[in-house]
Amino acid sequence: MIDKHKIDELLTRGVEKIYPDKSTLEKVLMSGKKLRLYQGFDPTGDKLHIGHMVGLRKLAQWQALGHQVIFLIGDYTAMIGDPSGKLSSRKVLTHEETITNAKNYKKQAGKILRFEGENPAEVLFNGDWLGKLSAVEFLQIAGNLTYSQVIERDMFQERLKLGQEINTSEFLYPVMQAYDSVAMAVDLEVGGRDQMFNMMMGRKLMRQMLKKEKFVMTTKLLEDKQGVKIGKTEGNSIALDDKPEDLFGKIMAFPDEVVTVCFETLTTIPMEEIPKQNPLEDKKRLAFEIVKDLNDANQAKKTQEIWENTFQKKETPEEMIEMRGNTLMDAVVSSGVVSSRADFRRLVKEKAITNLDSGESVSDSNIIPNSGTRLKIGKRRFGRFFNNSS
RNA sequence: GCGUCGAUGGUAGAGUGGUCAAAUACGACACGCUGUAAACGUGUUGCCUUCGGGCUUCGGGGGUUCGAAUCCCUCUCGACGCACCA
Repeated sequence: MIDKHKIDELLTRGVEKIYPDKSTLEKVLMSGKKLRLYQGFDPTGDKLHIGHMVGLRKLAQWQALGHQVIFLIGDYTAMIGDPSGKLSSRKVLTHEETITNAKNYKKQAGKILRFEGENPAEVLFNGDWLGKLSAVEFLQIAGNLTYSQVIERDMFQERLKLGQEINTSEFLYPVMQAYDSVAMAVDLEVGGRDQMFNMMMGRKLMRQMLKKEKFVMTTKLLEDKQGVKIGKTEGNSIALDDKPEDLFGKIMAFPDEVVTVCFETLTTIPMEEIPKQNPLEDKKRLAFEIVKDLNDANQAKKTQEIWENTFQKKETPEEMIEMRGNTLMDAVVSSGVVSSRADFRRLVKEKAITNLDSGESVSDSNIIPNSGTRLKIGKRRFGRFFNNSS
């Protein structure tokens, strides 16, 4: 049974562009043909973040329509490092490191993508074929692409202009990624807009080696008005296995203008039901949906309540971590709430630490509060002090 | 192999004997304004401190000097040029 509406959503929702073009792909899908498709994830870190979720959602949509989805782990490509969007080379990882990083990928991805039951998604590692290539074989593959095809890439051009280096490994990276498509003989590849170049190389390589046309679907990136990726800045990245409260809070800190695109790319709410009324309420709904999908509805409801009580009604949360020590400074630092004693002194000076029981800010770094005193440190950290000596 | 240049804080990137815990920008943190928003403004941003100061940092090691991120030697890594290439 072919559902025109669903196919239309598949081809437009959260989609930036389709190569060679949308109507060709549409025709294929309308014919009822089931495609074999994939998205690659390079395990350069051990967590999947919210940017990855965009691709996972798209893969899940394909899966729901009965297509064969491959969750590809780039254990080999991650060792080299994709030069996309980077003006400097990335540090090289060992294979053990990438495998370790990838250990929990399936579990994290499993929150969105289904790996069991009917038509389960398949997990593959590109080391399985890249690791078996001999140097000669690799060069033969690379020979299907030309220097000018690779060097035309914007980012390479930019680096050349700035007189910066391009490692040969980085230069050849697109070849490795392109070969993934060939090795799996897929019909289509999904990836973020920033992966467009690499995916197009795969398309070219496939045409050369397999005489086959691969479709490429690029998804929207989560970025703010300045083009800065959301939820990926240092120390602020949003991982799929973040604690619900953290997840909720981080989403609430998003700028308003990305809420709509987040609904589109990260949730399953039907397009026509995406709320656009009250920015605050809309954002809460967004946070709820994401927490619900990554955990469960009860958890999401509870998390939202905690958030509303703590940050909107300014109530003191019921649960807070224990901080034990002889002085407040000891306790706060040894519990890891604050990174150093100097940092603690700074926070005191900035009146950032409040004794919730007296309602006053802490003004003396060496204070020893009563055991059991509840404290607020900064705007989102809470803790309860317990005196070790008493 | 020879030679030249380079390696600086979470990142980018100044600094070329004291005035350097190291400009500036970004990031991060805090406060203000708010809707825990965002934007904006202000401040903070190595560690320890009895708040006087002390200690450790500019690729590693050694040296010169009263004093080194800065000069010299050496090692490691990288870039560039030259040479070699049966």
